[in-house]
This record gives sequence, structure tokens and C-alpha cells, in this order.
Amino acid sequence: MKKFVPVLKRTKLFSGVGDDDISTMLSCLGARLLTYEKGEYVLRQGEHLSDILVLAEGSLHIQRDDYWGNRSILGHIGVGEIFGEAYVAPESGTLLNDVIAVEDSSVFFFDVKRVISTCSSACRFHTMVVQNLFFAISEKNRGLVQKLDYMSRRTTREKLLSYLSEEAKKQNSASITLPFNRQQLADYLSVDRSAMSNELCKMRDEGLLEFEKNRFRLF
Amino acid sequence: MKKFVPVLKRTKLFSGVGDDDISTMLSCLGARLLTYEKGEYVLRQGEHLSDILVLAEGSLHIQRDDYWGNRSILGHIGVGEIFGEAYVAPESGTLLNDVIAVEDSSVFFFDVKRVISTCSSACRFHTMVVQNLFFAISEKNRGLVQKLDYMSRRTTREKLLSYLSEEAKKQNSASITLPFNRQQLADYLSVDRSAMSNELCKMRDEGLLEFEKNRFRLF
DNA sequence: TCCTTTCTGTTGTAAATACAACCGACTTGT
DNA sequence: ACAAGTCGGTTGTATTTACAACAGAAAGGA
Repeated sequence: MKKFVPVLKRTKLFSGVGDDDISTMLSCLGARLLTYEKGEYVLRQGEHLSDILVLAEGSLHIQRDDYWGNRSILGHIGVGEIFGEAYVAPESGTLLNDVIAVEDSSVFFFDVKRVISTCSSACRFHTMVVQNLFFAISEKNRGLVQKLDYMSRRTTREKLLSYLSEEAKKQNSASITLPFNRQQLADYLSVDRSAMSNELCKMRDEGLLEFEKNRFRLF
Repeated sequence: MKKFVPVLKRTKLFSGVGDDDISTMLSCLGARLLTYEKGEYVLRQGEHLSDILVLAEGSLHIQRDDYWGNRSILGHIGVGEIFGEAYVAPESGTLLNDVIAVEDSSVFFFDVKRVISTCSSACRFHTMVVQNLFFAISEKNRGLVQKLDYMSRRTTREKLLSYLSEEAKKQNSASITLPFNRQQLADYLSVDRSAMSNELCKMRDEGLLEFEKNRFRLF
């Protein structure tokens, strides 16, 4: 568990907390570290959740399959990101989405009650962690608003362009790597894969962008 | 300002705080109360925000107009609801949406710095308010996920049904009142108004629902 | 290496949507 | 009461999308 302290140190949750203090907090917060193989479910839709999770290594997708097998991908979780925070509130109800490992992954579980409430021992950082938690979920909130912005576009092309250009802004480069293959990108943008593939090629022919696998370059 | 204490008492932000303590906190938090006429902007896209807002009376829409005048409605804010919380984080950047009064409204402004940090006076409730804030934004987060679920549907009918049935669940009744007229509902679901109107009538003819103005009944 | 599976692009067709234009009912303000 | 504006429904057409089916390339396993 200790080996992930450098990872945790750079997360939003432990921002401003030193290495030693993180080590202390790991036991103070009753942290557990679980591992998942590619394809395994980390969380399932309908479950109750009382932990805040942090991805220590690997990569996850938040997604949802309906009755008919149509998949919708809500988002991607990279190393150091927090997830599950939205479902630990007392009145939150059960999870609306699955979380699945897209590669072998390790996940920290922190009991929210121990994160939020001041403990008896000498953890000076609870206040800061609660604030961090607030800022982290507030960031996630803005990300969701951003995604709603992509999804509110009427055409596949507009969805692609708004997503790709936002991603370019985030990655601070015109060359970007997406955490999705074509099918996943289509599920993320809620469009048909073949139509999207078609549209991507048209855009390439028009000189708007280039791509190879999941690497894209915008012009 | 005092007259709104009963309203504030029932908000998520002040949940668990007594009347007297709310009165005390109003000054302690440096609360300001501003009023807006129907159609006035409360917040504008691109602005910086350092306050957390609570709607004391009236009704607001969170929306966004693009270059070409296409409007997208992100959500509706009713009395007692918190808003702006997602944009008060240090690294949050500017607002992505406008907030506009759809009827004459009054809004409380609370400086986030005074909400989050412990004050010197005897406010025993800061910890609780920060927790409340966390839960409130976490609830808003779930609402955004819910909206993404509507928006991920491919057809206008599916969008309508998922939205209306979710609203029926929230309002705990098959008869629901929407905070939108037809154009606003279309902007909320990101579909064409006339196509949506058409679809609604088809659904009515098929016996799926009834409606009159902004009141709907599901069968 | 060979076989299987996955991934991506291509095409054609049916279905759904956007867009524009129009109409009548209803509101609002003067 | 009148005029102007708003609102919701209807229709037709052009555009866009979903869906299904297929094929070649790439990746992975035996």
C-alpha cells in the first residue's frame, strides 16, 4: 500500500498533505487496496456505496448498459482520480452506473464516515481533506457540465469537434490521445459507431484533423 | 433578509442548523440578498464567481446560448436550491453557463471563503455547513448524471420518456408539473421543438400520457 | 504459423430529426 | 377593444442518423 503514497500525494484528495501524513492517514482512514483484472467490475449499478475511491493504477470506465445491451459510457477514470464521491451521501440512493476496469487496476477504498468526521487521533488534515473532497467533486461537476455540452450538440460532427477540441485544451496540445477506441468513443458521445467512423473520415478528408488509432491531431 | 430564515432553514446548505443560528450566520457569512426581475441575468457565462448562491424566492434557469442563438438549458433552480457551488473552487475557471431569472427572484450570496474557513466568532456550524455543501454538490452531481442519461437516448421519444418518468419519480406522482414550456423543454432535452411537439402528440394518441400546458400525466 | 477475435472503415436503406413556414389560440399591454 | 407578441401544434422537405451487413487489417492465442 505504501508504494502508492507518491501517487496519492498527487491526487486532489490529498493535495497539500505530506508523505508522512498520508502514511498515517492511510491507517487512520482505514484504507483498503483492492485489485481488479481487466474487464472486472469495480462497482455495479444498483449497489450501495459508503466508500470514496481513488484509482492507484490502471484505468477505469464509468458506464451503463440498458436492457437491450446498448452501452453508454459516462467517463474515464485515470490514475489518481477520485470516484464514487457522489454516492456516499446519506440520501444518495444506489449507484446509477457500473465502473469497470479497462486494464488491470488497483483501487483505494476510504470509508467516507472516517474521511468526513474528525477522528480522535492526531490527524490534522481532516478539514483539509473535506475541503479537497468538495473541490474534487466540484471539478467533477464541471466535467459533467462539459460533457452535457458535447451531448447537447445535434450532429455527430459537432459532438466530435466539441469533445476533441475540449480534450485538446485539457491536454494542452493539438495532438491528443483518447482513452477510448472507436466503439467506446461512440458510446461516450452516444452516437452510432459506423456513422461516427464515417464522419471522422470525412473530417479527415476535409483537413480538419488526422488520426491513427486513438491518437488525434486537430488542425 | 430575516424573513427568509424559514426558507434557508429548509435548504440543504443549512440543514440541521436552527433558526437563531441561521440568523447569526447570515452576518457571520457576510450574506447579501439581491433581487432580479424576470428575464434578468443573475450570472453570466465567462464571469468569475466566489460566492455560493441560494435562491430565496422565484425561479431560475441555467442555460447557454451559442453564437448562432441556439439555446441549451442545463437545468432549473427552485426555491431553496443552491447553485454556483461548482465554480467557487480555486482552479475552477469561469462560469460555463448563464443563470437567468424566469420570474422575479431573490438570491442569497455567501462568500465561499467565509463559508469554508472557520471564523473567529462562535459559529459552531461551519463544519456542518461544509459537509452540507459536499452533500449538496454531490446531489447536484447525481442530477447531472441523470440528465446525461436522458441525453444519451437516441430518439426524442426516449428522451421524453426517461425525463418524464424520472420527474414522476422525483415528484412522487404520475401527475407532474414541469418548470418548462415547450420551447424550454426542447432546449432542455436538446431536441427540436416542433419534432418534440409532434412526438408528444403521438404519445398522447397512443395513450402513453396526457398533458395540458406544462402539466403532464403518465399512464 | 495458423486460426480466431477484435477493430475500423464502407456502403445502402429505413427511420428519425432538424428546419422552415404557417396557423389558430391565448396573453399582454395600451 | 385592439394590436402585438407568445405559445403550441401541424406539415413538408432536406438532412442526418441508426442499423445491419460486410470486408480488410491488426492483434492475440494456441
